[in-house]
Amino acid sequence: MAAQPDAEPRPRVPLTKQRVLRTAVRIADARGITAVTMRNLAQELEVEAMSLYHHVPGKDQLLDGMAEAVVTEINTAVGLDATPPADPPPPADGWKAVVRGRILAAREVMLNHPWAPGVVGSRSTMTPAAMRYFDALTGQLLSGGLSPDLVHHGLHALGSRALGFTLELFQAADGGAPDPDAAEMMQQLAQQFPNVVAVLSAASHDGETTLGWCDDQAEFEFGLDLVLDGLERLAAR
Amino acid sequence: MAAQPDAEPRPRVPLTKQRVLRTAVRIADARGITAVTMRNLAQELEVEAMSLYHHVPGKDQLLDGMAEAVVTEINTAVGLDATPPADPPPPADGWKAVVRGRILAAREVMLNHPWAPGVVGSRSTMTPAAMRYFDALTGQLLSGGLSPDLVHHGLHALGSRALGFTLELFQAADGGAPDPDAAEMMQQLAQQFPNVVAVLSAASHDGETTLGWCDDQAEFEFGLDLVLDGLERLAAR
DNA sequence: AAGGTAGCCGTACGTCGTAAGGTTGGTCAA
DNA sequence: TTGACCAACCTTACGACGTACGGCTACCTT
Repeated sequence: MAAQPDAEPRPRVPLTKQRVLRTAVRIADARGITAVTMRNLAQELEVEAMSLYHHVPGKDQLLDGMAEAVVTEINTAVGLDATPPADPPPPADGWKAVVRGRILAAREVMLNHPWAPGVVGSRSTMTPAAMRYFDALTGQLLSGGLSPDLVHHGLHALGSRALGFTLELFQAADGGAPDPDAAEMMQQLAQQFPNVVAVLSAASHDGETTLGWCDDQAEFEFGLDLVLDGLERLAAR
Repeated sequence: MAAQPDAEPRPRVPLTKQRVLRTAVRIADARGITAVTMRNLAQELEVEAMSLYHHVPGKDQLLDGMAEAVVTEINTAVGLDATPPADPPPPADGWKAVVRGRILAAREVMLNHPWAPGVVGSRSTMTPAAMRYFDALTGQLLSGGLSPDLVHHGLHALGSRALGFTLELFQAADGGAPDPDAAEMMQQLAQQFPNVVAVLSAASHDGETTLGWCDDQAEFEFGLDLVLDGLERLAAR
C-alpha cells in the first residue's frame, strides 16, 4: 500500500519569519491580540504550533516582531524607507507642520491596528524600526532649531504620542442600549460628580441628552498641538 | 480515631474582599503583576484558589479592584477623602500649582506600585475612585477660570499624566554590564542614528562615555508643565 | 433538633507557552 | 547511485493558568 503519489498536491509554501509575522498581524487585526496564540497562528499557516519555533524564538519575540512590523509600516507610510530625492527640498513649512504631519500619519497606521498601541507600549526594547523613526523625528526637531536638550525633553513630553497613539484612560462608553432612564442616572451622577458632568454636558453642545462622546481624533490633535506649540515657544526664548 | 479537637488552632481569619485585594496588591508590589495569580493569591491567604471566587467574581474584576485600590490610595494621599475644613481656604497659589501638586502626589503613589500603570491603563472602565479623582481635578481647573471646553480638552491632553504616570516608550536601558567596547558600538550607532545619538550625548553633559540615562521625574515634570502652561495660555486668550 | 446557608475545598477541563525528541524530504559529496 | 547530513516540520508531554461544578463544614435561625 504505497502512498499514492498525488493524494495531496502539497504546495508546501515554505514558512518564513516574514510570513509568520504577517499572519500574526492579520490575526490580530481580525480577531484581536488575544487570538494571537501559537496554536492559532500555526493553524492559520496550516502547520503545527511547534514549527513556528524554527522562525521565531518564542511568543515574546513574536510580539516584538509584530511591534516592529507596525512601526515599519509607519516608516514606509511617512516615506522614511524611500531614498530621499537626492536634494531634499528644505521643508517649506515650519518644522512643526512637518512633525505634525508625520505623527498624524503614524496615527493613521495605528488606527488600522487597534492592538498595536498595547503591544508597542508593553515592549520595552527599542527596535531598529522605532530607532529609525525616532532618529528621523529627532532630525526634524534639530533642524527646526531646537536645542538638543529641548529635543530630548520634547520627545519625552510627546511620549507615545510621537508614535501616533495615547493611552485612552476613559474608554468610549459606547452606549449600545440608550438607557431609558439615562436622565435620572445622569442626575445621580451629577450629584456625585458635578464637575465632570458639567464639563461633559458642555462638551456636547449639540446633542444634550446623551453625553455625546469625544472626538478622539480632535482630542489627539489638540494634545499634540499643545505640546508642539509649547516646544516652539521654549525654542524661541 | 476521632479528630483531635485542637490539632490545629485554626485562627481562620475570615476572607474578605478587602483582604483579598490588599494581598493582591502586596504580591504585585513584591513580585510583579505576573505573580498575581489566583493560586498564588490563594496560597498567600492560606486558602484554596476557588475560595477567592466567593469574594471576587474573577481575575478580571480582581485587577479592576487592584486599580481601584491604587486610585483610592491616591485619593487619600491628596486629601480627597478627608472632609474639607468647612471653609476651604481659596487656593492661595494659582490653580496650576494646586493641580501640579496633586498630580505629583499621584505620581508618588504610582511609583510605589510599578505594576499600577499597566493595570490602570489596561482597564477600560472608569471606577468610582477614578471618577472621584477626576471630578476633583476638573473642579480645580474650572475654578481656575478655564472654560468647560478647555477643561475637557485639557484632561484629554493630560491623559494618563493626570494620574501620575506616562507610558515609558524607551525603557531604562539599565546598563548592567558596562560593555567594554561601548565606544565602538556607540560609533556604529552614531552612524545609523546620528540624530538620537547627538541628542542623547548632549543630554548627559556630565558623564560623556556611557549615555547617562534620563531623569524620569524631571522629564515627567517637564511634560506636565508644558501641558499646564499651554492650558493657562489658552485660558488667558 | 431541624433545616438553611455562607464560606471553603477538591477535582477536573480546556487553553496557554514550550521543552524534548522523532520524522521527512531535499542537497551534495563520494 | 548512494549514503550522510540537515533543515523544516511533527508528536507528545509538562506545568501553569482561569474557572465550572459539586461537595463538605460550621454556624445561624426557628
